Amino acid sequence: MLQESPLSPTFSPLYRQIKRLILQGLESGEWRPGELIPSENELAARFNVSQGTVRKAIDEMAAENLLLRRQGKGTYVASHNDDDPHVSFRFLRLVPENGKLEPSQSVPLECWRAKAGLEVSRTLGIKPGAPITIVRRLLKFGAKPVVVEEIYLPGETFDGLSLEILQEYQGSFYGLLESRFGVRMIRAEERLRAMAADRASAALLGVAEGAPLLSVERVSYTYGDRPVEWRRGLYSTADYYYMNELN
Amino acid sequence: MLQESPLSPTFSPLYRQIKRLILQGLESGEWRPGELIPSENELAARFNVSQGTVRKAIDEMAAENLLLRRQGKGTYVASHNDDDPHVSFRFLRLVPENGKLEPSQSVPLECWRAKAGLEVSRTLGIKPGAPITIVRRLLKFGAKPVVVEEIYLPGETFDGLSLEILQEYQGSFYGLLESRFGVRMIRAEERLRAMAADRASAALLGVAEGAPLLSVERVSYTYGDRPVEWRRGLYSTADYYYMNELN
DNA sequence: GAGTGGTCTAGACCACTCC
DNA sequence: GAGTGGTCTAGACCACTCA
Repeated sequence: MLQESPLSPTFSPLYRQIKRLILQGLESGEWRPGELIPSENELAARFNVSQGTVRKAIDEMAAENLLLRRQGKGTYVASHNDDDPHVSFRFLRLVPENGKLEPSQSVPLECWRAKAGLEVSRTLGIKPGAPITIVRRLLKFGAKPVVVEEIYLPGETFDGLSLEILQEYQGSFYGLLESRFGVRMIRAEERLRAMAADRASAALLGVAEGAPLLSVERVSYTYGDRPVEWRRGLYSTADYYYMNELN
Repeated sequence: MLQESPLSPTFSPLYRQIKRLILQGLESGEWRPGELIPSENELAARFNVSQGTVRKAIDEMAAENLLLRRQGKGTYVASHNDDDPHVSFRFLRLVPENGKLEPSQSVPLECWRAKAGLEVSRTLGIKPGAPITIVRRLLKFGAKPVVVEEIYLPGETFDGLSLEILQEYQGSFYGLLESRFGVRMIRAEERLRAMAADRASAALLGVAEGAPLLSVERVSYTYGDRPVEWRRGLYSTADYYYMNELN
């Protein structure tokens, strides 16, 4: 493996360069979510570095949930589908107030096309007026509606998404985006606020108009820190709360 | 370093045993927050393992914000005091709506002693009726009050805490607990809900009674996963929002 | 220049999976 | 038994800090 001079201003250690190369394999689709990537020895041979250097690159990527190691089997590309089916909502932080874990269910309400306004275009990094797809859905725990959300997606990337597809698909939303459109979400930022329920949301969630709701705005990113989803959810936090771990 | 048989049911790799040993050094106070711990070579010699094994143990602890490595200088015990003074609120996730970062200021309002009720005793792992200390304070950004919170602390651990001390101390609350009482917070869990402002909080925050507020309950843990703080804050999220990163 | 952490290598052996 | 990731070692050299 050739390495730039350590004196170069753009210097980065070998294992980070290897990490970049593996990342390119993920971005280019050479290895797709759920698939096995070559063994550490193979990658070491391919990149002309030692196995330990490949290992360190993969270590970091596994810590970032990009790869998944399984002893004796190999290293897999992380996927929203192969996850534990119970925890298939990897980014959802809702926890029941009374420990009772009711089965969750996503209820798609609407799905339509529109043109990006200024705010959406900025957050998604597309042109104002570019086509977008909007999904409106409800999240239920047992029979209880707990979240109502609107999801904004760049139309080109997710061309063909429809209410039917959403209704048919078994599994998580991100699982669908991944297997059907080849876009994997790897990271997200959420902005939380408290706000009063508007009439429509109140009706859907079964709370009084003006009741305090938790507003959760999320921007999700795929490889290369490219934002590909903006959503805004209103959470009814009477029976479920938003759990967060700080380190 | 002696190592149990790999066949033992309680087997853990060498570097984790080393990690345990270093952790014990932190818990026992052998190395205190902000201090330098022995070099990797010294620790390797002391524990009779190779330097690489010590390195892997420290790697994990640095990733968990227990230790802080500085090339050329050494490895330090992480501290809430040595942190970047701007970011001295390590667990505070509030971000201004309009990018303008106003200087934050903690205003202690009250500090009194009480006996633990059932809920507090459970969360703090102390006996019901055991002495606790309660702090009430306000968090301001610039002139704007944004958070009002009540903090419940086990009285024995933080014996002597008073309003005066709180008012005198320059620096973060956790910095105070650390330098004055030798208790370092390493991790916390937060439970978020939306709720309506009661009259007292509304007055303190300068919002209308019944206005939606973000309720943030936090349990903080010190070494050994021992809970030593329970607090409940009400956040006014008109000009600031709660930011969270998901991975 | 001495001492620290940071990177890279090479090789040995272990634990797990699958055939 | 062959192949995978997981651990451990030993040694070399680099980058940074401080005296």
